[in-house]
Amino acid sequence: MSPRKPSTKDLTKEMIINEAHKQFITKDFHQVSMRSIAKELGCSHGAIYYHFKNKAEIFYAILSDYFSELNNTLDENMNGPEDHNTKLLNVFVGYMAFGLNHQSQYELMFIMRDREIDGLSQEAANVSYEKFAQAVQSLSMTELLISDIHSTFIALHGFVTHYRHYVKNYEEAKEAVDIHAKFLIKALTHSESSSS
Amino acid sequence: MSPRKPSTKDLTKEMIINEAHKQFITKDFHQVSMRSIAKELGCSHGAIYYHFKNKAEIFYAILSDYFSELNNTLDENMNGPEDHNTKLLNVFVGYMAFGLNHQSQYELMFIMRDREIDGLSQEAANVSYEKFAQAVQSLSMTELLISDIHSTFIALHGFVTHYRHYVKNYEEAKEAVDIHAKFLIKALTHSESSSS
DNA sequence: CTATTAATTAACCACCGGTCAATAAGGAGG
DNA sequence: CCTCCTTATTGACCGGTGGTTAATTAATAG
Repeated sequence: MSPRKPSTKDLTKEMIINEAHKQFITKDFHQVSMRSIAKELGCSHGAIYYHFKNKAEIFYAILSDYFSELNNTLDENMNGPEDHNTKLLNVFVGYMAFGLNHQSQYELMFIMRDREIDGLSQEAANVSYEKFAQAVQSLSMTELLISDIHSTFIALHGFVTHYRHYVKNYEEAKEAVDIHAKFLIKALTHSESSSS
Repeated sequence: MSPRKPSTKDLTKEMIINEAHKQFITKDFHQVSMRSIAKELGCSHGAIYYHFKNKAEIFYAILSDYFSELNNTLDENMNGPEDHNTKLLNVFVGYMAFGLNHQSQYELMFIMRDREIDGLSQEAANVSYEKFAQAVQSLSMTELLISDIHSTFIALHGFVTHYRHYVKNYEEAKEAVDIHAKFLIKALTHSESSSS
């Protein structure tokens, strides 16, 4: 029933994902090719197709870990001992820091609209947004408009998509991140004064 | 000195740009290939390289028109008869409408970080931002923080990069655009209450 | 008519994602 | 030991991409 156990582990899914992940940190999606992965792994690129049905499947496996990381970061900020306002700031800063520290990944998670990878990450992105929206509302003193929370998220997303052109990681944009986060908190705080 | 005048106009820069532009409206940068342009033009793809040194040069020629259009839209909104607040709203809405109505182009102008096209559009993007920032300041009742204007621009940019996944043009996101614009105006208006 | 020059072609390069028949390798059962 | 069967792997192949360039065509100026 089971001839040839995978004891020798010639080539495993894990190895492929690890190599793809390694390259994905410094290169973007299109720059990491099946051939470059195979070359580094010392196998033919055809072999990879035995373990994964296509390139998108490899990258989605990687992305799901990053979605988890993003969600975990949010949870950690929420479970901290700080007061609500500080937490809110941390949530905003945390989101932008994540995007700037994992630029290639963020691109695939939220920016790229390649029909290949899409649909897969679409759902995960929605889940992450829902967590974000709930967190923001629970940290706010007053009842917020859903649209204001949404606008805030969009503003954070905009920061990441903009600054990725100019900085390599969060550290390099630290001050700007802080300023943007405080701008958004200010906007949300004065949100109550909206009509109807 | 000038044998073979381009009287017969076998293949002109204009024809190439027009065809590339035509395809660029419905397809994105990577989907429009030198071969697809040549095919539609009835020539070999090599012929195009006589008129343009590479693909990026063609697309930059197209993009510069769109940068002009974006700048003109801003000017028109500024020169209108409305009051300052309405103008400010129009500037915000105008920016988002431009991005949503020219998604392929906006992607190349502000989102993509392909080393090919970049650098070229970088400068034009900066110029457009400067115009935007000055417009916003001049329409504001009070002295705004540069950082607040920047945050506002980033939030507009975020809106476009987000909604392009869900919507084909401005019309389909009209309400959301309006809501986002008003959120940002509210944020800017209450800006004065910031410390230091 | 010839020299010059603009324009074009088509073959080439090095990549890409993806497919697939052939093959190697390792037990399981006789 | 030697089949048989399954898994895993190879490498050639397909059609596609952007880009380059030697050779060629065609038109015009002298």
